[in-house]
Amino acid sequence: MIKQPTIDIVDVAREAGTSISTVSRTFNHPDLVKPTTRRRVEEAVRKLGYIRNRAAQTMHGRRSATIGLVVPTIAHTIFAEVVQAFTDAVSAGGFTILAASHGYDLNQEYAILRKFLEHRVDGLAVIGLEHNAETFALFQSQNVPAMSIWNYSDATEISCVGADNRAAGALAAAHILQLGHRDIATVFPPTTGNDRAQDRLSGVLDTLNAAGITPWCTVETPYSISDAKAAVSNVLTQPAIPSALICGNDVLATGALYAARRAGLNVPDDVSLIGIGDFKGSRDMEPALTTVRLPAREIGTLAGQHMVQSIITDDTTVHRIRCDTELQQRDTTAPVRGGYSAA
Amino acid sequence: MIKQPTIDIVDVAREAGTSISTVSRTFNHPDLVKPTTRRRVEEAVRKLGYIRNRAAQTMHGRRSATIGLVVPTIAHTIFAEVVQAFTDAVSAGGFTILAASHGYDLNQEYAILRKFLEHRVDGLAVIGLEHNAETFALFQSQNVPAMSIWNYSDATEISCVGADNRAAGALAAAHILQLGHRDIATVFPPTTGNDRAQDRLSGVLDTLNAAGITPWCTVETPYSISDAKAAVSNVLTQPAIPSALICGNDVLATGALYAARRAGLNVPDDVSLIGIGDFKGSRDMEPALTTVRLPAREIGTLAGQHMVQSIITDDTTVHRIRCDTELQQRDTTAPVRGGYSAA
DNA sequence: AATAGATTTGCAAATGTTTTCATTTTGGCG
DNA sequence: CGCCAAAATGAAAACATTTGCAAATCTATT
Repeated sequence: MIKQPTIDIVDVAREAGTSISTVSRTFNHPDLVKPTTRRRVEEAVRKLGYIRNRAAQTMHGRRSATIGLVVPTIAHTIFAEVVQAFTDAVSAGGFTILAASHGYDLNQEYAILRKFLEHRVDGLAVIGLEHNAETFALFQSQNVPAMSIWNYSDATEISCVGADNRAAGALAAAHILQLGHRDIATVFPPTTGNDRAQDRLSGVLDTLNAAGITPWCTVETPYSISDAKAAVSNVLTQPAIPSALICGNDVLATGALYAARRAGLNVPDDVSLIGIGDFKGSRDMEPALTTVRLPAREIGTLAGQHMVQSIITDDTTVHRIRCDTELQQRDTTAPVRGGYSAA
Repeated sequence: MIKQPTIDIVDVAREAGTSISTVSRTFNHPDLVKPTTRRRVEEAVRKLGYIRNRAAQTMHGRRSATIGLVVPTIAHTIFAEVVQAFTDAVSAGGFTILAASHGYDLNQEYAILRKFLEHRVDGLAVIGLEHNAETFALFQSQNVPAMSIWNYSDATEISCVGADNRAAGALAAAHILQLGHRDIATVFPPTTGNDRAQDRLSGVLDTLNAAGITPWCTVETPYSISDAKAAVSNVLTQPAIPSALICGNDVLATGALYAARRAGLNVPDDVSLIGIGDFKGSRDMEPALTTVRLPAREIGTLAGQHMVQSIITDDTTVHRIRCDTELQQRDTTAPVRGGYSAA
């Protein structure tokens, strides 16, 4: 094959000895064209290596078969999983995703969404519920289904598919309380522009408060194993330490686990540890991490399917799908030493 | 704002009291239009909430500002990192990526690339060097820069940016040999349709062979912590075990580490362990994982920059960029017990 | 005030499709 | 063989832009 000025439908029509209408029909309504002509067209397509031009189709009012997806970052396991599941689900429906990440900068997110709209995507998906006012205005002003993935709330402006992070935080805290712990530290990422973390934290704090407990201390650390390890090390090398650590997610919990090991502490005997997320691999850690499961794959898949559905039925009403969180009790939590279990 | 039949350039022109040519020029050659008119147009755009239609622009021969990227899977840390870096690099150049994954099915990959081409992407990027004949034919027949990411080879049909996986494997094996190990097992994923793994493995095997050594055994396991843990457990619970494990990547090495711990073995005293990849977190494990670093971020960034460059200079010549691999000696390898070190 | 030259602007063609509607072809049946 | 309905095809308009070219409008100079 030789590089050529791109082949268009006119070339195909000429080669097949027919009109462009017939060629177009061969693609879009094959049953309307006579089998023999159809074969002639297909032959010409093959011979010329013709590839249809979606841009032209889109311009004509057809769908672009494209969905825009913005995430804070792709490089974190948990988003990678959601993205993967979402992608798989929408591509099963014939859609392709336009992907971008905003690095937790909500203005950047808005800019990306606008760019997606220039490409005339058929749908828009974002992570979480916290967005710029401009972003929400954009969603309202466009005829395109918009959806928030990952968080559930019953009061969202746009459709959402996700887990209730507040409930997840509450679940984690309840578990720790139930094991008799009272000296409890929280390990969380900064919560600004990150409503997931914020919801989880307030779920934890509310539950603790309800039991009349204020945290031993609150560790704030960037979202990375090494940062968490360093931050938690500071706490665990003090003369007095908490008996349990509630971590904002499994990555932080992993860092905390390493910090404990480094400090010569046994988990869970010396200190209990719970994460949130149940990332791939958390189950396989040594010791296996107790955590609150957020069903990333399920959320991504459901979101994708729902998005496709909204697009093909042209349905822009708001739907909210809540996915269940669930305590995965494994080997990093134990009853407090010398304490009691409420159970 | 109320949902409306989409606003187009004609509406803007009417609102601004000018012709559509002038509106178009305001976007594309702002210096050619009188400042006062320009302001009038911009005002109209704002008021109407007009969003340009890339599809129409693309149809007109403009670039789509879109790059297609296919990866085997997004859900693995290492690809997630490459994707992230690549995305960042191209979006700095104003491009957006169309992303999809093929789940290690090369026919699927071909289908996706075709779909991307229908969208008239300005560039095409794939992972690895192993692709269908049809895929290569497609690359040749299109006027679009194509690039392979992740692997380096000096004999590629298309441009590539990546690391020399064979060299990485050799580096790992050499390190293990140098520590005096002779009873060496390999732990690798299936190599069919996965030239990365294949290259690494043959780098390992060649180096071992050159030293007159055949592997103690070769473990083949799917690419996941739990599978690797299970597979390696089988080996380490035998009466006689190898003194070192060379793992195809860090995920497998992590699984192997857990298996060792589960088997009551101390790493590195009882068994040495080396990975390939240096994934995020490998440095922070306990014990810190010795591994061969493949610079994922660097590769992704370089690839993205190079892609943008090729597109805007309309340069379709083949370029090959090799990124260095490097041994990261940490705490999971040690001289063989009762053995000698060549060093 | 007239005019050359420069700056702005608008017209209309072109881009690659889909689709409506009208026209032509085909096939069945008396 | 001729007719009619059904099936297949083609012409042309429409989609939302960009751009070459020509026309119109300014600016400055004499």
